[in-house]
This record gives sequence, C-alpha cells and structure tokens, in this order.
Amino acid sequence: MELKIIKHVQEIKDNYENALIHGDCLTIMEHLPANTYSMVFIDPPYFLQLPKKQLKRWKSNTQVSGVEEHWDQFASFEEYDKFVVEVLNKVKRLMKDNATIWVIGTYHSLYRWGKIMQDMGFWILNDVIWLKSNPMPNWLGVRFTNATETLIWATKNKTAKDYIFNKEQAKVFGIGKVYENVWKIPICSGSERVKDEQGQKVHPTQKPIELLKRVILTSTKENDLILDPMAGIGTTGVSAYLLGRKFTIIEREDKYVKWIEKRFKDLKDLNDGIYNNKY
Amino acid sequence: MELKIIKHVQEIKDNYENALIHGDCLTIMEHLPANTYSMVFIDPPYFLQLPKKQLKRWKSNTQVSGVEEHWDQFASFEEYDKFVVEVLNKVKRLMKDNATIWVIGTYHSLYRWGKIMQDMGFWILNDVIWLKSNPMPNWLGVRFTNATETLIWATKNKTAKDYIFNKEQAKVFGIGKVYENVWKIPICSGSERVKDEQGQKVHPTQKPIELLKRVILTSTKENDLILDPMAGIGTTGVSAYLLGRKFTIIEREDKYVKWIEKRFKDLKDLNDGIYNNKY
DNA sequence: CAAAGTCCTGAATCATATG
DNA sequence: ACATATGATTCAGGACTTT
Repeated sequence: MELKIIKHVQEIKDNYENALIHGDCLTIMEHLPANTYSMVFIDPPYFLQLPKKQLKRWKSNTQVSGVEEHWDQFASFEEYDKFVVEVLNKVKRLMKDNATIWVIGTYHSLYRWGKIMQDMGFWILNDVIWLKSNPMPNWLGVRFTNATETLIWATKNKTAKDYIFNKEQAKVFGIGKVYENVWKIPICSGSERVKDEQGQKVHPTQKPIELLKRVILTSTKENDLILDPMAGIGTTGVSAYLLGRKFTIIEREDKYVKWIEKRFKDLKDLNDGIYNNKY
Repeated sequence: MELKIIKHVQEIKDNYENALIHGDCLTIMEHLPANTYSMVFIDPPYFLQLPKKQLKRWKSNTQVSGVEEHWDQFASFEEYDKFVVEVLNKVKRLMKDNATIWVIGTYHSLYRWGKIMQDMGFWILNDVIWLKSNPMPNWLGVRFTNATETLIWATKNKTAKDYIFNKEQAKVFGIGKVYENVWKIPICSGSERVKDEQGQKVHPTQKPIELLKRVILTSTKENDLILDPMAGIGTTGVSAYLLGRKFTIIEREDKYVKWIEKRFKDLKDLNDGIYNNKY
C-alpha cells in the first residue's frame, strides 16, 4: 500500500486518491474538486466541556484521562456551531449527488450537527446507535452510564435517491434480523489501539475498525472514494484501504499524521484479520 | 382514582394535582404556578414530514398508518422550532430548581429539541436509547430499520445538582450491570394498546407504560408532581398514578381527553400488573 | 504451559466539604 | 470563583504476574 502523504496544497491536484493530506480541513477542502466523493465520514471534536479537575480512581493510584486536547476546546456553542457550518458547507460541495455523509457523536454536540444539517438541507436517512459492550461506568452513580454513541447518516438533500445501502451487509451487522440501526461493538482496545513507546494511547478517541467497516460496507461500493476531513489516528483510511475503497483523509496535527503513516506501514496484520472478523 | 378533568382555565388554581387539563399547553402552562414540578415528560409531535398520500404496503392492501394527524403538521422547520422554544420557555418556569425534563423523539425532530435546549441553558444529563424489541421493519430495504427512539434527560441548568437519580432502579432497567442508558422495551401493543369500538388504535404513537415506568422510577420520588404538557392518550398520567406520583397532564384534542378519561376508569387491571412486570 | 489472580483503563459534560 | 482534601460508589476486557 502506497499511502501518499501530501504536505502542500499545490500537490493536491489529481493526487488526492489514497492520500493523507496534512493541513486544516477547512483550507484543504477548498482545493479538492466538487462532486467527487461517494461517502464522507466525520468524527469531529465532541466539545465535551470536561471540568478541569480530573476524577481520581480510588482503587488504583491513577486518574481518568479525559479528552483535554486543544482540538476539543471551543469558546462557546456559538463558536462550535460556526465550525460545524463551515465544515458542512465545504463537505457538501465535495459530495457527489448520491453521496451520503456520516457524523458520529454524543449528546454533548451531536444534536447541534443534526439540527444544522437539517437546516442546511441535508436529508437524514437514519441514526445508527453504536452500543458499546464495555463502556466506562458512571462510578459515582449520578447519571446513566453512557454506553452509546450515535451516528447520523444523511444525503445531501431530500431528492437524492440512488444512494448506496447494502442491506445484506446491514442485516449481518444489526442486532436483529431486519438490519436494525443498532450495532453492538466493543470500544477500541488491545492490540488494535495505537500506543506510543511508553505504552500510552496515542489518540484519546480512536474508533474501532469494526465500526468503520460497518459504515463502509453498508454505504459504499468497492473502489468508491471516501473522504474523512478529520482523520485523527486514521481509522477511516485504514478501514477503507482494507475493504478496497479509495480515500482522502485530512489531518491537522503533525503528531497524528506521523502515526497514521506508521499505521499504514504496519497494515499486514490488519489485512489478514479483517475478512475473518478479527475486526 | 379520582381524575380531575379541567375544562376551563379558571378551574386550574390549586386544583392541578392529578388533573387532566383540556386545552392548548402553551395557554394552559401560563396558568400554572412557577417552580412546581419535579419532573416533566414531553412526547412532542415528531414532525415526520411524511407525504400526504398514504404509504402503500408492498403487495398488500393494508395501509401503513403514518402519523398524519393535524397536530403533526408544521409548515416548516422554522415554525416547528418556534413551537419548541415556546414550549421549553413555559416548561422551564414550571420546573423546580432540581427538576429534570425528558423529551422523547427520533432524528426527524429530536436534534432540534436537543440543540434548542442547550441554547436555552438546559443541561443534558444523558440521552437514553429506547431499543424496540419488535420494531416495524423497513420493508423497502433502502434504509436501516429504525429500532430506537431517543430520550433526552436534562436539568434546567448546569448548576442544578440535587436532581433525583435512583440508580438502583436504573440498574434493573439497563441492559448490563451499570445502569446503562439503553432500555430494551417492546412497542405498545396487545391489550395495553387503546383501541376504539372498531378495534382501531386510538392514538398513532401510544408509548408503552414500561417506558414511562422507567422514566418515573429513575427520576422521581414517591408523591413527586409530574407534568406532561402533551398528554396524548395519557400514558404519563396513568403511569404516574400507578407508581404513586402526582401529575398534571394537558391535552388539546377532545378525542384524546375522552379516551384518557376512559382509561383511568379502566385502571384496575393496570394496577394489578405494574408491580409484577406485566408492564 | 495452563490457570488463576492482579492491575490498568476507557469521548466522563460523574461528589462534597472546607478554606 | 477558585483550589484542595476527603472519601470508599464502577464493569468489561486485555495485559501482565503469579501459582
């Protein structure tokens, strides 16, 4: 697998297939051609608004490492919404007429994405519930344990009709027999989780390949071109490659770009595993 | 059980406990006292935007009854949003400082409720997924089957701390051991479903008592006062009564007011069943 | 080597009391 | 509005250690 790594916008033209582009997605997307992508996957900052103090575990001498990265910091909902609108505007231009878009999130911010998408004319097809088999409990017992994340699946507009939905795949993935909108998948851990030399997780919110596999197999065909403008640790690109789809992934942070590069070099094991349900 | 049925706003004063008030909730709520309710449950019109012509079931003459009642008709998202804002403003005044509010819906409109709630300062505690064990399949095979509805659970504002959360109850209701935000409940059918003399369902979206039971038992104490401004067929009132909570329910349609009245007269069976998990 | 036990951690808007 | 100290409520899964 030859992953193209693009560092300058001048290199983008006719060179964006199976590429990782290093830069701010709001800028980069301006340099990609309109009506190009069959599917877009967005895993945005969730704007968790976590408190400054961390939770201390009381049976081990460690703390819960929340998401404190600068990319999850916004001054206000207004600022967050502005970001959402800009992303969606630029993404919409890049989508083919029959393309679909996925956005994953939690109640912290996903309702904002959903309402704004509707206001911009996107047509929601479904929400899909990712049911985590091993969520982190709410130990203090003051709320329900959040065992789910939600994915919005939508077309560019109400009139888009010939989008891809592979119901036979969906039937396999759903918890029942009628391709339900509920996927039960463990959180990403173990050998799949990318860790640094100290054994620390590299990205705080790495998504499981199994999740992306289901997204890709239900909503794209082979050789389709997929866009992920906020690549993070690159799971969308990795999954697309393993499943025979083409991709453009965009990531702003140097650190993650380097790790994505490394991840693609280590693909052999993944390639062996993905078709026999290791992922 | 003596259900008070209030037909005129003059009768409301000091008379709103265990009462069904007939009228438009936006008007009626003006006549209720501030800081009164411990919990509010809202099951709003979903704004499904279904086509006017009825869906025809494939190779069958039976029609799928979409929700086409006039109360689900809004001209636009703008009009719907205006309604949402008005409801939430009036509800917020009626909530005690430590009260919580539940809103149930689907992607058609719930994201609008969620974003508007956040913009108005409500503080979301969780979303809870109602996982339907027997959803209606999407028999056209063009989307995932919607096997879920989502409930938003929130306080009036971020600083509300002493809200009620009965985690022992939540532990029983959740899928796993840690009071997850996922409830698996069948849709309302069989003898619980209110039907008219012709055997037709009276209300298109009657909620199961088991759902309201879980809402009430996890988020209220005995004798707490509960508000449902859009009562529909009255499930919130019935469930509140059966569980020893007080309630005010408001309904605009003559037809449903009459059926709620009848439902309360028939409560004996429900009363027998609710504590042994019939509901 | 296998089995059993220990430890760590995961997108978390997670408490209360005192100064 | 902060920071700090106290306290004793969490489960599944994988990595690691001990038996």
